[in-house]
Amino acid sequence: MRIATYNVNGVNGRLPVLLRWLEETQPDVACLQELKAPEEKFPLQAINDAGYNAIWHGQKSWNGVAILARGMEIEERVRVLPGDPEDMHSRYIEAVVNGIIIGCLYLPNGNPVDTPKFDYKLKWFERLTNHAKKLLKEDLPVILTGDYNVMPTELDVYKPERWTNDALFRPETREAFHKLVSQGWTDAIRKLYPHEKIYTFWDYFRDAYGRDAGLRIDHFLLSPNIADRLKAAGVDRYVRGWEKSSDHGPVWIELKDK
DNA sequence: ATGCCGTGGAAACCACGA
Repeated sequence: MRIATYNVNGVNGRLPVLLRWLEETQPDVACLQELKAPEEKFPLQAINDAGYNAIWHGQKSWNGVAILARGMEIEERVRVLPGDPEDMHSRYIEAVVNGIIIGCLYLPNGNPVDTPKFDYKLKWFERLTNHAKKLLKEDLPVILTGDYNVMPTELDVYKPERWTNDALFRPETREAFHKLVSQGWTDAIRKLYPHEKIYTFWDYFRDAYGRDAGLRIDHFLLSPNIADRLKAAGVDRYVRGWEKSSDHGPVWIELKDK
């Protein structure tokens, strides 16, 4: 079973790229972030025609998350991260697919630091951590995946010294990620490739993709009761080189059948 | 390197992203 995550940076503007990627790689489940489309502008027909069911939580202009599944039912659990009724951003959606709880998330960017945006990021991280702790008590296995907007270690940044004061790399942010993972989650890419430079994002500027000036910010966290089913993981980085690509590349894991 | 590009939405510029 292949599960993928892809920050599409605009689901409608990205539709040809998204459909080509789905067709070529055939993930069983695909979690999408940054739909940048209101609820009613989600391209459901095109996605259905590609063979996928979908649930999504859209929002005008920004954010937006979706879970797609090929030939499988998607049983929605929640579409808002618990813990703050005031938070109107569509950044989290969770469902059961094929006996696995899948949480699809788009963690706030948080820049610039020393503004409410950074506080919002850390608070959101705390809410995610609280929710994750509850999920670990479920009988079903859990996968928390998406755009975490954090480079966990220096290995995950092309030039760490340039990012020390960035919201994606600040000590508070990395500590928050570490605290979450320490509950017992497995960072799938790092489990299989502990020492390799692997990126999931390349800026549109300055030919970042051509120079491989990237970041690893899209992650898969696996609960202990599914971690031993991890067979393979990787980044479809060639997709980043396509015309009209997102600035993120799709990330995927392959699970053994039970 | 403090947004150089890209997206969406509103209004021919702005917010936001990482």
